[in-house]
Amino acid sequence: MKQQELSKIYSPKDVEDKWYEYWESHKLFHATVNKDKKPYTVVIPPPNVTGILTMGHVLNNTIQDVLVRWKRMQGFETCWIPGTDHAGIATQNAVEKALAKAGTNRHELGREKFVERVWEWRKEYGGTIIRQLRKLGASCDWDRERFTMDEGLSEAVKEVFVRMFDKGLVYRGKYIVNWCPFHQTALSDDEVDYAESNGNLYYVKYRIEGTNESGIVATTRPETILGDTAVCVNPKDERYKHLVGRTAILPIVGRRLPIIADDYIDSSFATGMMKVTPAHDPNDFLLGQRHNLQQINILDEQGRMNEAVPKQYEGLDRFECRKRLLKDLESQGLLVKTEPHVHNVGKCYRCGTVIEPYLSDQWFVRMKPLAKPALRVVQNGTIRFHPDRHVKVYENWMNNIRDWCISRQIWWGHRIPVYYAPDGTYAAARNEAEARTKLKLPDGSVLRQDEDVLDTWFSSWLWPFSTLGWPKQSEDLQYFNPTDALVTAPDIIFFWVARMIMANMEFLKGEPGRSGKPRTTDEELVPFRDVYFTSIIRDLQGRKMSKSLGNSPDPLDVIAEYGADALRFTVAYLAPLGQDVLFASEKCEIGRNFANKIWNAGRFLMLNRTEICGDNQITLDKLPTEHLDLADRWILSRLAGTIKNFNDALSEFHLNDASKILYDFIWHDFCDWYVELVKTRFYGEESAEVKQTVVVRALWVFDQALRLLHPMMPFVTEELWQHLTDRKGQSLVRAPFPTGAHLRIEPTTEEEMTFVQDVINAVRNIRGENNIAPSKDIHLQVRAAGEKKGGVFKTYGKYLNKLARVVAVEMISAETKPKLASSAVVGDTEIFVPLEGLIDVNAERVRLEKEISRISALVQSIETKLANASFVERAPKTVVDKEKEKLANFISNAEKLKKSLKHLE
RNA sequence: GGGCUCUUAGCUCAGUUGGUUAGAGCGCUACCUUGACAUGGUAGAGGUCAUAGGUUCGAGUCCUAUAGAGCCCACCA
Repeated sequence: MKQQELSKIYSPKDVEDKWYEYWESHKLFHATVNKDKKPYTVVIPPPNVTGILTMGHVLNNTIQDVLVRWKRMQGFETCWIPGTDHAGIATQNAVEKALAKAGTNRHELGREKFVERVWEWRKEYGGTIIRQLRKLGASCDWDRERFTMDEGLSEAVKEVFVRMFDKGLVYRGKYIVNWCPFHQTALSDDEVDYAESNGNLYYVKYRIEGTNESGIVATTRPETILGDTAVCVNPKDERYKHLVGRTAILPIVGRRLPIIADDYIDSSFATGMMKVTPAHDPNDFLLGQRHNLQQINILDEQGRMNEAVPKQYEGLDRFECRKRLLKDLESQGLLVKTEPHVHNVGKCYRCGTVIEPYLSDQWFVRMKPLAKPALRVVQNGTIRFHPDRHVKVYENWMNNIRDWCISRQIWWGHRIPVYYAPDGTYAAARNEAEARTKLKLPDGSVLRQDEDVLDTWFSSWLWPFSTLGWPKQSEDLQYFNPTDALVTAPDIIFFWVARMIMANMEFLKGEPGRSGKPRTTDEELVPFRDVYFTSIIRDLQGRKMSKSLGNSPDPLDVIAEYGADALRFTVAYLAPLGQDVLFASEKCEIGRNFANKIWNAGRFLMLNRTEICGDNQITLDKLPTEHLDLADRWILSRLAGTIKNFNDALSEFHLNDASKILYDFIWHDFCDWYVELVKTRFYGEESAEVKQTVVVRALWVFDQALRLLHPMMPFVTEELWQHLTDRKGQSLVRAPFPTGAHLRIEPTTEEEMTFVQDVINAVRNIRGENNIAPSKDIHLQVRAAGEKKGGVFKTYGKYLNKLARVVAVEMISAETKPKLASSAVVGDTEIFVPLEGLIDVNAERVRLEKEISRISALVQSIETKLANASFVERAPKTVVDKEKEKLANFISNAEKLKKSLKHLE
């Protein structure tokens, strides 16, 4: 308990880094298997290794840290595993950009060198975000930091791929994928951005063989005509029934196209006749499969027309070809009309190039078998979503799940562990030797590994167990998995959350669980129990935070200006479960001011501690229960309620409620009332012994408040907590969280205190409304309804003195006429502030009239209600009784006020 | 096109299963530097809870429709 001057204004800069270093160097965040304790595990949603901290991360990681610190203080063996994602395309892009600047490119370097370069890049620039998380105060177990390209995680990826391949859950197939001609890779559906675009709908005439008729089809992408292999109509369409089974002739090319019928066709769209291009449109592809149509690929990997098209178009860029083809169609009179058409065009989320549906060889995961159990555990509540409305979205997706295209034509990532023999046969294997065995090839024979790498999510979906050492068996894996809470953004519910559920359930089947026995039940197999979907952070105009809009404050700047605690608290305070948050850095004033308030409350208590106790050591181990007065009993009751409400709110993941509960308790109950009332004793006539008890008790309550607040505001609470008394090397990080075990919520105490507060408020109101200077002493006349109420004024007159500057209280009987006064009614007690030149009689009359009319309106509304026979009959008796009681009170109060008004004359 | 969410004070938002006089922060007005804090204190003004119906003794809360804002999924030639 070193005595030092604390500055009037809390300065986060001076304490935050200091404490973070202390916590980290003392390994306070480190978790180890401890069978005597219950584990509480959280895996971080691994941010892109290229990433820097955004407000989204701040929200996400603040929530995780609040939960983790709370559980840690509650005595759980708490493990928060941090790490980063190798982010295939994003990272490769970053490095390619750097190469371009240096005047070279990856093709010049070659694959091996390029990948080396990426590793170098990662060493130098990657993981910034991980360092930034420390600034925020995140209590991750840094000894467990992982990267999705780590050796261990790569093992997991290979193991999973090989197992799935051998089980038939991974297959290779031709498929329509979203192809980015710029990156020359397939993109998952989620990597394509769709935007409305003004295009044209072109109507083209196809001659029908053996008739004089022709059909007209409409298309937005005329160049795909060159890949048409059928024409399709709806079987119910009377206009075209006679054509089904005949043959159309493809313009320009002259290919013979069967005319087929399928329900997929919407007769009301355009002409109701559609051209079918199985190799270049996903729907046509499916149609093609149903009708056994030929697939003709007309593009190369860069989006140019290939050798499958007539010579004059070969080698043209797809858009160039479109122009030429339209011209040619027009000159042959086959372009019937062109009309403007707004449609959605998909673009590469990285480079903005228009994606091309493209037929290519890709690897896929069969999702249906994996989806079944994953759907079940969410429906049966083994995994709970917060807010739970996401369950519906999840169900819908899982019920309509499609196979997952996992191959990517880039170099940075986990290379697909498939090996090809010279004869083209192939097998998935953990290494070449295994591949040779599987392919029955001699040792040392030449193998070719698949060129593609896996989708980034193929490593992310293993995160809850790959980070714990799987496929190796370990105590860590047994103990820390299943994890507890997952905190993530709702937009990755499908590509991450759902897949983690599938992976954990599939690959941990039979692995030893917490009991040591093989896992079989849903409870043992899920990757986590609760999923918290965070809000989306927007700017004050409601726009998404984005780099291009420049509306995203840099969290580090915000921390520098307001402090990490302020940012954390503000974000928690503003983020209701499941709603978007409008944020601007000025909002952090809420948190900054709060931190400052707490700081000064602490300063005040410590000043008095020194004043009262001198240099004597005090201990806060135990609540002193001697010399309790109303304020003491009240604050302890309020503390008990606060602990309960806070724990309840956090258990439900209502961080905004939890933060408000603490804000109200600390600012309003503790600072506004308790600290003020405790002054009557610090500065009063009490003995030194009593004062000592009182100050220690106040410090004890404050200590409890700091513990409660620590998960939200770790830095300022630790700093203050250390100052309160000698902690002997202990940190608040692992101090027990308040349980309220020896505290009780006492309704009568709270009622009594509320009465005192109401009286003080009423006097203050009279002061305010009548412009009575705060320095002016007030004499009060009180007409109390009962002796008990009257007693309060005697016992706690000092409260009135301190908080409303009431220097004298005179009790008067019902018969006694009060002096000419400004009056108010509190409950059933009347208080009078004699005028004596203080008060403007007219102003007082207005004030009373206003109050009387307000209460009369209430009286009226209740009378109407009670006059309604069906209300009295059908409403519960308690409700009716309550209304009656209210009515009696209002009437009595109105009477009293009316009397006072009359008295003014 | 399918699904979901939101609309409460000038601004940003709370408001649990329908039942006190609808709350908070910021902003605004007035007063106050009173022995922690002006990043403070005290008081005050400000709301027919988007609109229209309905259920109910009773609706900010439940149902339907409408208007506006937004999100997710699909991506129709």
